[in-house]
Amino acid sequence: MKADLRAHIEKNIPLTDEEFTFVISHFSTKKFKKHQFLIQKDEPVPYSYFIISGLVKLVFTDESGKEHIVSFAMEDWWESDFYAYYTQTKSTMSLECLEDTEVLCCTLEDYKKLCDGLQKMERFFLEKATFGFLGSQRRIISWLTSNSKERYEQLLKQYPTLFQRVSKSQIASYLGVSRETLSRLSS
Amino acid sequence: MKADLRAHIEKNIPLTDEEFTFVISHFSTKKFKKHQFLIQKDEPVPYSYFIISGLVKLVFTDESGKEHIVSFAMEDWWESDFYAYYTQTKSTMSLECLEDTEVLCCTLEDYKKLCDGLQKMERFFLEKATFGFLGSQRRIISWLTSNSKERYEQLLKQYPTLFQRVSKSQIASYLGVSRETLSRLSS
DNA sequence: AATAAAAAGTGATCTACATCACATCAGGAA
DNA sequence: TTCCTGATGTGATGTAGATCACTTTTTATT
Repeated sequence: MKADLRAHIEKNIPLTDEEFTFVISHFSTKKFKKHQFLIQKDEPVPYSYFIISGLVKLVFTDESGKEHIVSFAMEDWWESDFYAYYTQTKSTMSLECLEDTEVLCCTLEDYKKLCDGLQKMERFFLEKATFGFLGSQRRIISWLTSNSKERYEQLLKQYPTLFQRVSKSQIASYLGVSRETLSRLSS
Repeated sequence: MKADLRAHIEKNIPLTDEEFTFVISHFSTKKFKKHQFLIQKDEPVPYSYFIISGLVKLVFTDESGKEHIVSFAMEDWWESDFYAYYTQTKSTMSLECLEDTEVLCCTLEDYKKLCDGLQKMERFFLEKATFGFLGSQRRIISWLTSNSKERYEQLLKQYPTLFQRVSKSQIASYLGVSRETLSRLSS
């Protein structure tokens, strides 16, 4: 379980045992059941999360109360309301488990200590942030260039396993399409 | 002009003269006229660009030949086809001047040397990447939650000066709306 | 100043998708 | 088993926004 984080980091950057001991000392472990919240809207965001197992959704709720799924995150992903986390403000979104989920938690203070104490980790986070940005940009391009059916097919191709783990309503919410339209698309 | 870069970095992280001399040695200067291309689709992407003055658009052209503006970038911004840049592959987009533009250019090799040679710069790029990601996420949320008119008003509020510098067709392309619809919205 | 070219506005029509309403089906709890 | 809740499918209808066609205005170019 802590080994998962090591394997994850070492996909990019090799670490010595000593370095990894330093890294892991900045994380705590938490477990959540399906339907529990890691982050609640309007509450502070004490942690960013590395997901060891399970699946969560980051949700923005608009004024009318409608939920919009900003992202899903599963094993081997990082998630949080990063804006609220970095700026230490209250969350504008919620982060909720769609499955029982185990995470490693990192406070902003520990995040900074990690970056200061081990340049490799700063490099690692830079790569994560860069490719996170590129993933979002890709999604924007998908919006600009494609209709609902095409976006659905792109998502299916990119994350086929997601479709066995979340309901179609959730997929619809992520794609920005009504669940009825999605139902008609996939038939 | 090189001082612009220093001021830009020092908004986040102070530098000594010596450090800045090191930083600036990794950049070259280029000037482009309106309508010239910094990056052409299907060509390699040798540089990322820091914009000293002027305005550029990052454009994705779909199969039907329709142009979609992925982003605008003006003074004090960084821009490139970052995916192609980091992976050293051919560009899928083009980067074109909407005004006469002056930039500082950084190769991937120099970018890496900068990060290796001065931890402050790695920190700086990490902050840029993080807030770039957050900006994209914000735009996705805007798509998920708002109609054309609302997205138009949000953009107007966020970047009022942009509207004096680019045509409404360009704004429409960025918002993912037809120029006719945009014209009707703003009246 | 004359001409060309790009930008912007506007009507008419079409269509992708939302919304509403209801039926069906599967899984969990008493 | 029975009841309940959430997920899914599907028809009928409404609407935001696309597309097409044309005009007017603004901006460049000679």
